[in-house]
Amino acid sequence: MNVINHHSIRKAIRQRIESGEWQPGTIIPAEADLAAEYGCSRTTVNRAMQNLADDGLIERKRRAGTRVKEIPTRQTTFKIPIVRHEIEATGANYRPHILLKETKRAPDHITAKLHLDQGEKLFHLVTAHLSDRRVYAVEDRWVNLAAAPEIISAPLDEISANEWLIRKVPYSNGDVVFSASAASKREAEAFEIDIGAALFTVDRTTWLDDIFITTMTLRYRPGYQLNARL
Amino acid sequence: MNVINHHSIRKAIRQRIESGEWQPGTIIPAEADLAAEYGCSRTTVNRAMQNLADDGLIERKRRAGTRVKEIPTRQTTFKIPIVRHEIEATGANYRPHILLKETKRAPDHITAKLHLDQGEKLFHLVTAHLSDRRVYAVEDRWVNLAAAPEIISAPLDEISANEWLIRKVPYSNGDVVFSASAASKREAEAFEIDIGAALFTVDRTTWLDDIFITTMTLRYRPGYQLNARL
DNA sequence: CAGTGGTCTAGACCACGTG
DNA sequence: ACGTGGTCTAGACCACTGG
Repeated sequence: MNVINHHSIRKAIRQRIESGEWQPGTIIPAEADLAAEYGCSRTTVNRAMQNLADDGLIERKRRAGTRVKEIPTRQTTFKIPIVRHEIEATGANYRPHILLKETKRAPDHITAKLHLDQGEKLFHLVTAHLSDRRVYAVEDRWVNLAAAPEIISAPLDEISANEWLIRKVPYSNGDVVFSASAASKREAEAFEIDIGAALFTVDRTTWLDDIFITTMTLRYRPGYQLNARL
Repeated sequence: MNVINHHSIRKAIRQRIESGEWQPGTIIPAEADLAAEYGCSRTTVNRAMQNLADDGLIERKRRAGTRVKEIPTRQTTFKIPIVRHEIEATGANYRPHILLKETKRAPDHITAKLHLDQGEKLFHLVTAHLSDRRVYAVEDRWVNLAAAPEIISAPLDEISANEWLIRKVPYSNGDVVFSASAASKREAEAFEIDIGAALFTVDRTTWLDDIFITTMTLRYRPGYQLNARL
C-alpha cells in the first residue's frame, strides 16, 4: 500500500470487513480516526466510505457513526444492454424487422398504467430484432405521439425505435421490470418454438419529468441470460 | 436554485442534457468553466460530473473533456432482495423449508464452472421459501465445505442458508445471472403448476477472493417480477 | 449538547492522452 | 506540450441526531 488514495482506502476497509475484523452490526471508527490511522485527510476517508455505503456494505448516520450492515445487501449495478450491441458483440448482423406498425387507441391496461386519456392515440410498434436471420428478441412498444410525433416517419427498419428514441427524445426517469413469461402464439412463431415456452422478459417505461414517452415489452429468445456482477 | 451543492449542480447539468441543450455526442464545458458559471468551486462540479458519469449519462476523458454519451446507457442499479424481506413486506410469514440436505460430490457442471476437484464433496441444500403456506421460491444451493464447514450444523429451518452465509462467511465478489426457465417436475410440484411453466430464475455465485463459497439457483413462483428504476 | 458524517472551498499536483 | 479530469489537503461550517 504505497499509494494512498480513496480507492486503496476503500479496499482496505472492505477487506477489514470481509476478514471479519469488523463484524456485521458493529460500529467502525470515525472518519477522523481512520484518517489518522491511514495518514490521510478526512476528505479522502469520507470519499472511500461514501463509496462503500453506495455499495451497500455499510450504513452511515450523522452522530451515530458508521455501521457494518447486518445484511450487506449490495447493490447490483449493470447496464441493460442495447439489443443491437448484444447481437453485434457475437459477430452477427443486426437488423430490426417491423412486424406491425399502427396508430391506435391504446388498450386499457396501458392507459391505466400511464394515466392517459382513454381516447388518446398512441404509436404502436412490434419489432423482431434479428441476429443474422434468426429472431433474437421481440419487442412490443407504445409511444406517446405528443412526446415524439416524428417517430411516425422514422426509418425504423434501419434504426431500432429504442435507439431512435434515445437520440431524439431524452428521458429523465423510468422503470424496468424483469420477469419470465410464456411465449404467445406470435412469439412462438417468431422464435420457432412451442407456445408457452419460458421467455426472459423486460418491461420498460420511460418519462421526461411527468410526460410519458414510451413503454415496451421485450421478450428474448429461449436461453437468454442477463449477467451482472456483485 | 438557492442552495449550491453537488446535488443541485448534478441536477442542473442533467436537465441541460435532457432538454437537448447539450446534444448526445457533444462536448460540454470544462469543469473550471462550469464552476465559474455556477459560482462554486471546481471540486463541487467535479463531484457532480463524476456522479453523472456513474449514471452513464456522460463520458469523461482527461484532456479530451466531458462528452454527452451517444447512447446514454444508464446503469441500472438495484438491490437483489432477500427472499425473507420480500415475503415479510407483503405481510406474510416467512419460513424456509428444507427439501433436501446432503453432502456429496458435486455434479460435473458445478465442478467445471468453479474449477473444483471432481472428487471434492460439497454441501447440497434444496430449500422451499414459504410465504405463509405457499411456496414462494425454490432454491438449489451448493456450498464449499472448506469455506464454511459450520453450515452443516446451522439451523437452516430457522434462518435461510443465504442469510446464514452472509453473516458468517463474507464474500468479496460474485456474479448473478437472470434468466427464464421451465419448471422441472420438482418445481411444478412445489408451486402446484404444470411442468414447463415459465419461472423467473436467478443464479448467483460468490467468492472470497479466489475461494469459492457458494453457488445457487433460485426459481420464483410464476408471476414474480423484479423491479428497478432508471 | 456534542460528536458524527455531509459538504464546500481554494489551492495544489499529477496522470493521461489528444492534437 | 498542454489542457483536461482525478485526486489530495487543510480547514471550515453545517445538519442531523443520540444521549
